[in-house]
Amino acid sequence: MTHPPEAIEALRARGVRITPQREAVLCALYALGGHVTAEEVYEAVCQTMPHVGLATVYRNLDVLHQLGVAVVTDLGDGHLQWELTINGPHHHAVCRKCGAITQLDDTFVQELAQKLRDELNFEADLNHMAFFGTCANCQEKADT
Amino acid sequence: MTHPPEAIEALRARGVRITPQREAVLCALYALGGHVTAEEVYEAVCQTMPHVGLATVYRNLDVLHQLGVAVVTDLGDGHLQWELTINGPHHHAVCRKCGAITQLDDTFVQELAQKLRDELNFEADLNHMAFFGTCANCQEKADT
DNA sequence: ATATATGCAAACGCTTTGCATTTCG
DNA sequence: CGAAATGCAAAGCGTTTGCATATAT
Repeated sequence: MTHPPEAIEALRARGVRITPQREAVLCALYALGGHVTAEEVYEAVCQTMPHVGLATVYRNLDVLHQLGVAVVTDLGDGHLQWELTINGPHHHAVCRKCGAITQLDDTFVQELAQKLRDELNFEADLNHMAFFGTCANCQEKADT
Repeated sequence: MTHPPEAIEALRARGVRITPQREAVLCALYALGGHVTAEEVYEAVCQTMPHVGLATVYRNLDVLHQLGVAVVTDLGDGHLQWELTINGPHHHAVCRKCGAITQLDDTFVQELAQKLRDELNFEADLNHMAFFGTCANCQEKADT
């Protein structure tokens, strides 16, 4: 464990207590990589800390979110998705048919963000979007 | 009542029974205009039909959705939003601070959709998106 | 006549909260 | 030591489902 020492330090500097559970949640986010559900984090943490409660996972995810260490996204499937901000702004194209998820760089939404700024003075929070549709593979199948 | 006779006919043609409750849900969507929650539809329907159950409203909204008469969008606030497709493709900018919702025409996402098509051959379903952020009003307040 | 729709209440799934206990600093 | 965090269980909330009854066609 102890993968992200710099993040730990950042938390400590902000006056947040570093408990084993909190560290485990953070490490799980690192280890799991992409966007994950609270349940997935919970299961990962339970591997080494069987006594952790799901509520603690939620509370810690929320702390990480409040401090800007993680982002939360509602992909509309009834599960919130969490991801470390260290991965940088990016987005996802989610295929409704096969479930494939393609990562998109931030350029995909920059025009949209600019247009919202220019025309409405609306500062959109587009750090972690999900776009649903049909991927190339599944379109080919449908054409057959 | 009986605002949307053509929609009624379309439903009938698809083999869906026209019950007073179903008609009331449809009329409520027309009358309320934009995107509304199931609860709002329920309250509107109850004005004239006090015995209607919330479950019936949900079931009928689902029927309208299945038949393409209505779209449903998760605006991330814990309430699904329903709207008639008759209003055409459009999107929403949702202020996280004050909750204000601004309607956006389809041009906001057309570049994004094109880019997804060009670069990934991904056919995105961007008919009713919600973008969260901070509206002009709330930015001014924050600057103070 | 009969498949479909309704009403009511109970169940569901994800997330949050209350509260006594533990633990970090 | 004192404030913050935890664990457990129970509550919340919007939405869905089971089932007996009513109804559209």
